Amino acid sequence: MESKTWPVLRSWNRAIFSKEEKAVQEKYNYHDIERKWQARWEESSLYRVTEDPHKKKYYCLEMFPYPSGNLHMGHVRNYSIGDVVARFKTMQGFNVLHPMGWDAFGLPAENAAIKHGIPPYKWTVDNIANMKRQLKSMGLSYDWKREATTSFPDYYKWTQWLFLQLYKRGLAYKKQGYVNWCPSCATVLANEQVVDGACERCETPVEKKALEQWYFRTTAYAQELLDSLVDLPGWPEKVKIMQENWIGRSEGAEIYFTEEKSGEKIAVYTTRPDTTFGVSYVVLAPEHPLVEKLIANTSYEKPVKAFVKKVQKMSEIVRTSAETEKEGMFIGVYVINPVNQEKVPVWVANYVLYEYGTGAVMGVPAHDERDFMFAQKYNLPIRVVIQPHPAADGPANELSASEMTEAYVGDGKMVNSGKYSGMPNREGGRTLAEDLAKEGAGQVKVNYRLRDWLISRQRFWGAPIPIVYCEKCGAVPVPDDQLPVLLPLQVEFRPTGESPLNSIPEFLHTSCPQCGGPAKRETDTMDTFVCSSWYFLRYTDPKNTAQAFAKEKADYWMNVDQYIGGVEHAILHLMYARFFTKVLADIGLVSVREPFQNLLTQGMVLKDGAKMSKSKGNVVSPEEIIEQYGADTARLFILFAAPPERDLEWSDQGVEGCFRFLNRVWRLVYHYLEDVRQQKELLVETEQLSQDDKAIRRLLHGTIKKVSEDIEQRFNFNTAISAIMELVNGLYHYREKAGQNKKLLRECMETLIVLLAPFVPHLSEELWECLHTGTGKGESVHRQPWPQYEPAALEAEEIEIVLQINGKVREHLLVPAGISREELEKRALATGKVQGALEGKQLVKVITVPDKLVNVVIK
RNA sequence: GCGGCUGUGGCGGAAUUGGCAGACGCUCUAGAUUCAGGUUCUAGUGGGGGCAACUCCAUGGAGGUUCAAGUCCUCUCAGCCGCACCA
Repeated sequence: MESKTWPVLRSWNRAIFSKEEKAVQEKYNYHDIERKWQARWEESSLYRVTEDPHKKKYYCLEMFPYPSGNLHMGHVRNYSIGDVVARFKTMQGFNVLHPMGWDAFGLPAENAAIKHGIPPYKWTVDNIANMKRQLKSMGLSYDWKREATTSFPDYYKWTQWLFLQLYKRGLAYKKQGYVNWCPSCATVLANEQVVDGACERCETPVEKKALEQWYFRTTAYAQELLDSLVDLPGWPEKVKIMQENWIGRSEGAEIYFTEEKSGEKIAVYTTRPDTTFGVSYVVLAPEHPLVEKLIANTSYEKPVKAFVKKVQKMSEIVRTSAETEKEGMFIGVYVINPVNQEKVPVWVANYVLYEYGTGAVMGVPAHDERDFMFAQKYNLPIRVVIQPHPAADGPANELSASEMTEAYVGDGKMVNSGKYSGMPNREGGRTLAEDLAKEGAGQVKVNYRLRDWLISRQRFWGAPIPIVYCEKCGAVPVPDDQLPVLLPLQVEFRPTGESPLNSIPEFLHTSCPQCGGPAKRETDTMDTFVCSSWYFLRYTDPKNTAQAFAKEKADYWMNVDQYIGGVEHAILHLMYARFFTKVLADIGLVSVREPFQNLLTQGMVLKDGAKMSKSKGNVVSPEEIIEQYGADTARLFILFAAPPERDLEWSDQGVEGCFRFLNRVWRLVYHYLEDVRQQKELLVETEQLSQDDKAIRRLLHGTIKKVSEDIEQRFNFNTAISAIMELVNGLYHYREKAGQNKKLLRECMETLIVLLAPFVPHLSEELWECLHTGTGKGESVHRQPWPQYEPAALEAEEIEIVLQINGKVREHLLVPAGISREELEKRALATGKVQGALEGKQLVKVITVPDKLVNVVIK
């Protein structure tokens, strides 16, 4: 740690701080104190930061909020945690970037416009103003000069510019596809935004629609997004597992089955090429284009079409549920299995997904649960091609198709599989896939569950996609010098389900940037997750009008050393931001390939065991709490009540307790104020200390050690705070002792206040000022170096040893520190307790742990 | 169904490396201060037994390893979260 050498500031505006002896109020008046310091910090630009090549940087970031208009307790928790980290790192001597901004595009602004006739931009800026006021009342150490707002043209200009960078590299493209449509939001949704077949925002069941939409090619980065998770040891395992599942990599093979009459090839994807000899049918997804083609002008055309229609009518929830009955229909054609030239029927069935793999699968009833059920229902043949390895002892449990009641999906020996028979299935499957590839009848294939990211939204309040459609030239990107494509400010909102941009001729009609002819603008806007995929980069250079951000600045600050936010973003935002960072790295705009080095996912704030919500009526308003107890109390409670990752149960009485503690601190410092003011120096030598003095100093330095470690290594603010409470309790007791050392008192008071500074910035700043009038050390407590503990001060002369007999605590021994194992054992055995217990018994063993415990085993 | 997390006093939680279970806070009880209430200060506050010294029981449950287990192993129960016809 470099705190000791860290130079005290240069630019502090000393005039702001009074040099006069300050009259201190006896009572802790949080209201005046908080207002006073918030104003002074702002006047003196205490929290401004700039790049400084001579200092080690630290980028502390909390997920920026959607400006709903009011801060809730989840925000308070998120930002309190981040503020402790930022302040602590600053005191440790790091150059700390701690910014804040607004994820300001999105549906609620449009809903407000429809409902109340307020223009979205107005609604948004008003909400921002209110939330900013609330944030400022919390006393957070943000550099507000770096504020970024995604819905402002100076920001979304660069969102559009980044879109075009992706477009130029083929990473943004338009395609026709079956997409998720939320009828209530009247827009399409990304896969990630569909939860249990419903819209994640409004819970309306999602419909499938065939539409032409814009996509980002996230699949091009699927493998890297998966691989580089191992480069993130500072991320919670849980989040990494969720991302891993979402990417859903699987290894297998594509195998081509040829239709006997037309020669049409059906590609199926399987992870089990070892079971290819067991295929008894092939199934196509209802949406598969070959279905229509193969049944054209046959007697099967009518019934199959009716079946397909019926399946497509099912809601997404019902259709993708594992419980839904598997249904299918033979479509009248046969294909040839390339491994054995067998003729197998082609079916269409509701359980095959068109979006995954090739949209077609081979049915192997003996070795796949779904295929087994399907085969039983429709009387399709079952053929065993894998025999389980016989158990070590018991009888051979040979499978036979007629006796099977469920599929065997385990490993084993290949049988009935031509030249592969006898091989272990894993190895045989690999060989078989390679052989098929050589013959042109298949290929080894890796598949991902991850799809490309659908980014177009049929909404108004988002960044317009900067594309123009020309009758002659087709889709043409808007040239950089014509950015941003501005959203019109005056818009009429009617709940028509169509983007209002379509009904604004001035927006819609434009000229082609290429040929100058008449052209129409793209009226879809971008998913708001696009805006939040790069905001952490904008913070490094927020005022840049020539670039999204200067590379040198991004390179100085990136990556984010500590990112803090809710676990609900484990997949969406965090995956998209990772994708963007990798793309930007490949373009050469940044040097890092991962945006967030360490991630902390905080738990929810609960009341009466449930998440706070209006419908449950258990919402506690941060504004009211701050009004009633002050921001310092609110922050302290929320940090003290639980460690950050866990859910936190709100308790009004717990808040009272924290308020009481701060009053206790206030009274303690007030009590000693005169003594401390008389004594301008800190303790240097320790020889003349009394036993009481030594004890309190040991407590003090033990607290420094504990608080430092709890913040730095574990983010366990709750135990850090409890250690400070113990110190305060100790100091109260010390007050009763006679003849206190005044230098020591100053050391205790100063250290106590500095330790409290990251948690309760206003109170500690006020007390620091009270303590330092006239000492020349009166600059902000938040510019003080973090204290170091003295190992020597921790050493006690006597140590309490636990004496156990047969593993049970029987006595405590007071012994000189550092005595030898032998001496300790000797003393333990000499005690009356042990001697008594030994009477008539035998000493079996003595376990001695120096400085800790002795366990005497007696029989 | 698969994967993950969490189970400790009346409550929130602590015990970081296998070494005194319950730190700290809330609640509650008593004493001091006070006309009184509140505030504040002091002491106590897991359960059972005992006048007491003391002692037994106790970390969702059942086993096990160990001188020693909240912590390690096996099985099991409950709650929460994520994924789920992904071939």
